[in-house]
Amino acid sequence: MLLTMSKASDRAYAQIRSMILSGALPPGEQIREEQLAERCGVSRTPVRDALRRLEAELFIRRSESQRSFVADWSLGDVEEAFALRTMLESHAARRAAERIGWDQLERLRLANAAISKAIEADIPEVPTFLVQNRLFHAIILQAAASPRLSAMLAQVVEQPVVVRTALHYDKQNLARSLHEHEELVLAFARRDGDWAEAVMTAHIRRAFHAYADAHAQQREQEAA
Amino acid sequence: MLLTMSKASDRAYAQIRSMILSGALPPGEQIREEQLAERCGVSRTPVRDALRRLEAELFIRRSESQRSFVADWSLGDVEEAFALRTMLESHAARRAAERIGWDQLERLRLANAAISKAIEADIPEVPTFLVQNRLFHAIILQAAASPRLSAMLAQVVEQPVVVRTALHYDKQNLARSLHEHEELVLAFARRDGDWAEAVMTAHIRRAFHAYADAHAQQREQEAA
DNA sequence: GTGACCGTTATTGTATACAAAGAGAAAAAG
DNA sequence: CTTTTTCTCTTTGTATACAATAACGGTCAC
Repeated sequence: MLLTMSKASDRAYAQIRSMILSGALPPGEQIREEQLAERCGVSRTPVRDALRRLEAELFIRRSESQRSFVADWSLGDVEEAFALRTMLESHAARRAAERIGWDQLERLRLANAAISKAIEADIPEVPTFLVQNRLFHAIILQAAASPRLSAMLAQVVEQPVVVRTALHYDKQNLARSLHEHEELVLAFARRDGDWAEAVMTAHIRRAFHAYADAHAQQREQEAA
Repeated sequence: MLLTMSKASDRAYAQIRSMILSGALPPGEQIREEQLAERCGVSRTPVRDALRRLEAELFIRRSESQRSFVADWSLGDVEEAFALRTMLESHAARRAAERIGWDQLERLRLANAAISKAIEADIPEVPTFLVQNRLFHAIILQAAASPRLSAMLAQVVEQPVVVRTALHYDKQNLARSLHEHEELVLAFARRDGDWAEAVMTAHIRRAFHAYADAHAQQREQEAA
């Protein structure tokens, strides 16, 4: 990640992305290039550039007549994304097990220690959990040493709907997630690709069902 | 696929892409926006748009200083791409087996019949083979009904180096490819996801080794 | 009142001019 | 002769003006 953000298109990209993640631009909302250009303090040219990237990452969809809208993911869409993520991330875990170095293993352990501390507080520190969780998966991806795999996974994680749901994880889910992370580290230390792949598959599938449960619960509340 | 190609950026995209595939823009060549704008008969704006797309599809890479070059894939890069393609396309085959309809099955059989005819000519009609082969895989992808999976696979197939190698397939490889296609149709007809996935994995892996052999052979000839 | 047609307006697509940033060449210092 | 520095020129980034196109709303015929 660049620290400078020198280019206007980069700034526009970051700003629009965070507007979508935060909900300032809600799902389904039409996007007007000129309006965003104003809000970002740049001209339409870099905004268009940013929109192309966000479209490739599925944050934005375009109608047949080229108008842009904030993506509105159905449950089916999320399920499809999780299926792909399961496949890709399990593959990454296998590759990582075959390639990981001692320094990377140590960094995984550190991330897990931070997660453990965040969970065991009286009020779990969910933002810390999210940051360290992201770091944990990023290290694995790095160890997998496949730039294309990384690029693909980026398309399939961190959609707004998923991020918002993670905020409502209960303590049990947080603890299970940590346990799976620790088992992954064991598998990596033994360089057991089969083991790592299987644990990662279970890890992502559990996360999916946690999402689906939260989603269903939310639906019930809306109905009441 | 749009027939009109109404927009200038679409025309630019198609033209530049075919220049790369045909070798008119060779690997490693630096790309100048203005020069391409001239050759495509449009301004730089749509060319830049097209370059962004081609960059996302890994036809083009950008240096740290934002200059664009035609991607030059190493053997390792190609191997990585084949590994991802194996995983993605096998997954697609499983999903297709669970969802495919009779009309799609029939279209698969038609494609195979065309391939069979193309192969059995005294001089195999390789272009016909390539067209029908692409169609066969496209139908499977359609049956898999996962737009994101389709988008990801697009990033990983049809790189210039692979396409050029396919032109040198020998008769034995062509025949084996057809045989695997026919076995896939059998698996689909029985709706056997495991079978379809396994055959597809074998299909792609064989293709990879055919590529690797051709590559090694070419290296030998260059050395001599 | 309903539906089709047409003009207005909002929005995106393209061209062009200019600004900024880098690479390469030429010149100067060691 | 090598290395460093500066300058120029190529190339990309951004702003703006204008063209094209699609959505919206109103009018007219029935």
